[in-house]
Amino acid sequence: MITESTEEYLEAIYYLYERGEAATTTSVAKELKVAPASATQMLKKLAKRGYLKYVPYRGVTLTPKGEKIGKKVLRKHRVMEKFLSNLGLPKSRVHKDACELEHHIPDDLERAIRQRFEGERLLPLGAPSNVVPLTSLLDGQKGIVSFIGGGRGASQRLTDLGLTPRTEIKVVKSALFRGPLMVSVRGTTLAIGRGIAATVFVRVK
Amino acid sequence: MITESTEEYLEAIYYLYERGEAATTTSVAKELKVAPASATQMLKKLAKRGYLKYVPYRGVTLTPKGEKIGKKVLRKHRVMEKFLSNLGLPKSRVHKDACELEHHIPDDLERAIRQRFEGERLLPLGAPSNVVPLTSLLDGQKGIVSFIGGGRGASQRLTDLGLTPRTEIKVVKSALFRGPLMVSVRGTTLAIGRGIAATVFVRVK
DNA sequence: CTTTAAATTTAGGCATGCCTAAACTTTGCC
DNA sequence: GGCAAAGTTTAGGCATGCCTAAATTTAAAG
Repeated sequence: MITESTEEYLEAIYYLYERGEAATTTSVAKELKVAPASATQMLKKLAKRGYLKYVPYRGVTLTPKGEKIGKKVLRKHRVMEKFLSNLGLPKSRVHKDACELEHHIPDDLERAIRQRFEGERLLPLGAPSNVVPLTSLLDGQKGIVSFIGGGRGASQRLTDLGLTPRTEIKVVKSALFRGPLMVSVRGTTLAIGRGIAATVFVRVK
Repeated sequence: MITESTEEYLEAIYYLYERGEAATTTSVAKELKVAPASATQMLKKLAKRGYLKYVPYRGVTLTPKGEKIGKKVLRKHRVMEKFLSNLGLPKSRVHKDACELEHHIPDDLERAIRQRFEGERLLPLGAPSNVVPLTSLLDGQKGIVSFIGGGRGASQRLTDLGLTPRTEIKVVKSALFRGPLMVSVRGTTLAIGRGIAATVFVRVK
């Protein structure tokens, strides 16, 4: 059985990897708020179990087996963050609570939640269910701009960028819940802040 | 900090208590699928921390402090079971998954889930989101009757009791998923069966 | 009573994963 | 190259909570 701690380490390492940072003993320890000595110990154990390659004094690299887990846990974390904020829980606790829940949500529950809650909050009552906020799209997914939910200022800016109804838009890279989205519209690639992107509703599928 | 194990023990003891069974070392151990020796050790520890009274060879009794926790965890368990089956997860896993989740769901998330999912099936599409089934209210919470979702028979009975739209209603005591609710309407206190109460929709907040 | 079976507790161990302090590598600068 | 600072590992400990085996207490039957 995979322990919570194991998941925590693999997630942290994957997260560093995703951001292009080196996974050294110290960086992992810092990420997990743990003493470096503890990380060394744990990394050695994880290496012995085939989750990563560990070179003393040099840091670690995930094996496919370890990466798969790290990725999954990180995804659960993000889904739970979204779920929690959709339900209106205090922003200040969303991240911390998700950190805990990510280890206790079975795969299919995560899936069910994702389907059910993504973007639901901002979706005006009565909108067809295949209309979702831009922020809900996964990397590479395409959609047709349906409408802009934000106020006048946001609308104006988006129109300037060419994001008008019936335009096809494709998400190039989305960090899921943090940082701006890279999208491609009419052949150009743009970066859009998450706050604004959440007000853009697109029709998918 | 309260450990997961502590919660597990208090919940099990409260569960035995709820069913009128004696909380002996063995019965607790059996409930938790743990060796009796392990239970002895743990019960002694919990007693030292003020969660229960432990009399060697005689079993345990929860203190108010311990009972409060046991009750809460058991309630979370039940809410999670409901949540999981509402989302369509396999029946065979609902109980086991809830056993784990119950320890990781913060109080307000539990409440949010309860409001959102209780009786959801019965909520007509398009109803404003602050309209919930009477069964979703917590003890002491008030609401305004919005409409009756049940058939003619139920409607008639409720009207007879004075539960008509725009009436203010207050839940005096609700056992959450079992047994009737005590409600107070127009100054009188009534008991309503859960089946019927689920058809009464009230506006809250 | 007394004897025996069942329940319970004590004793000694184990796995996890964290910590601090001390030893050891690596790196970067002169 | 040599040396100090930074990074890393080793060593020795601790808390939790589980286990088995052996003692002890209680209860039930004669």
